[in-house]
Amino acid sequence: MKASPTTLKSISHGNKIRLEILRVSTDIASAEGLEGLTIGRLAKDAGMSKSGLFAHFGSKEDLQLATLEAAALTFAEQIIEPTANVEPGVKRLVAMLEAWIQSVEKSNYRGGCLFFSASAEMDDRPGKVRDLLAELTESWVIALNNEAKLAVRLGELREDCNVELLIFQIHGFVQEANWFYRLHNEKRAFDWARKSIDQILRFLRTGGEKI
Amino acid sequence: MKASPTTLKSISHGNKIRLEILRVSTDIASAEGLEGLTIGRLAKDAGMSKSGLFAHFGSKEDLQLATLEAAALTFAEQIIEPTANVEPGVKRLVAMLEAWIQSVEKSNYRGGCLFFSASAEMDDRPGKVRDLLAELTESWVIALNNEAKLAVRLGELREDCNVELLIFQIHGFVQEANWFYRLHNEKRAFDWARKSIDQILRFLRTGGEKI
DNA sequence: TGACATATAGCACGTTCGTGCTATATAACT
DNA sequence: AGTTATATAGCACGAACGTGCTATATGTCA
Repeated sequence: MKASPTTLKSISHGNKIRLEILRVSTDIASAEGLEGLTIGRLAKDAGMSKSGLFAHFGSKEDLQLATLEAAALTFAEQIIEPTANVEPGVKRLVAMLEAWIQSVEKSNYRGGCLFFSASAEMDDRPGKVRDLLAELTESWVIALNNEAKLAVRLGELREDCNVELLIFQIHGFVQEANWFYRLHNEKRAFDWARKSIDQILRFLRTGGEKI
Repeated sequence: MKASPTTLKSISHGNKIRLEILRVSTDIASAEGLEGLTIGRLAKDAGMSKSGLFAHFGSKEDLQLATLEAAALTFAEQIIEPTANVEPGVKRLVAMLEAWIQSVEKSNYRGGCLFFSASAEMDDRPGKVRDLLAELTESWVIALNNEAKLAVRLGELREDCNVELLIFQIHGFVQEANWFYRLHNEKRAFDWARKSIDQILRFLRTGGEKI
């Protein structure tokens, strides 16, 4: 979640207008993609002139980077922070996942999870945007991994638990739920994800039978 | 997998040039997306003039539809047909999944699975393209469901097996592997997907312990 | 109050987008 | 051989793209 100096500084010194622009841009980008997020469209939605808005960012690439960082900030506020003081281990892992699922289910943005759509869009376009996106999403995967490892150390999950595989599966369930819901309007997908997570964790809890 | 009359007719009456164009367009679209697939870029890659190429399709939307259909044709040839005469039930289900995984792993297209990237791109853009994409991907999900149901009927999977949930999980594993590989260059992701599928199927096989 | 920094708008640029219209090759058929 | 259908190219259009340059408001501080 390390941010480039420029945008982070600009965000933190209380530039309310910039924040408002980014609120709009995350919304557009979630639906139209980071490339579909055009300056003209964003200016209209934000009620500004193209050049007036553009002055806040030196380039489209900077706008995309700032948009990703804004989304990461929201993600941290809504998902990471609220679960920081939950009891460590499986309890907190489940809380993190449930918060994540709910954020996708309630979809703060018009187009659902921005990181999901941006991933498919940018994974073949080398550059700073792709790099930042990879960094942000990886940090979430790592956070989940760390919590699962902690659960193993606490004796809540089995010693022989393949943590990386577990997080791969669980992470996949949530992304699949987003895909199913967004493309096929399948609202049950979120409960499928919940059930799947529950199923897998029950297996790996200490005291269960070996797989 | 029903195709629009126009494009299907054009494909089937042996228009080799059109097929060659679509081979290029699927490649571009897999990497740049269906919107990033521009007429000019496609013309250059195909060694034609913009207008000369455009004459084969009445509109960009038609080009996108034809590109999706071409990808679906390849999908059918490489994944569905070769597994059609595998022994029905779990064996064939696994064969379908393995063929699918390999097609993503070896990635015929430069940008990986076209349906995956197109899903994230189009899920918020109502229209014919989105509709066709939803139809094509759904038909694959249905095919997997049917094979799993058959496995239950054959007594290979447990009676109380929640087939819809099972396919949700398995389908998610493969999509997650594509995501992991494409964005994070994580080649182990495909083995994770294989291992996950194997794990889940072993559980649901008759004779195992109840979950 | 005057100097100065900042935010916004106006305008224009070169490029590329999708998409028409028209002319010319090439192939097929009578 | 002459007509006709098809494929391709040339060209131009209006619009939107990202991005500069310049002028004007709107503060902030001396």
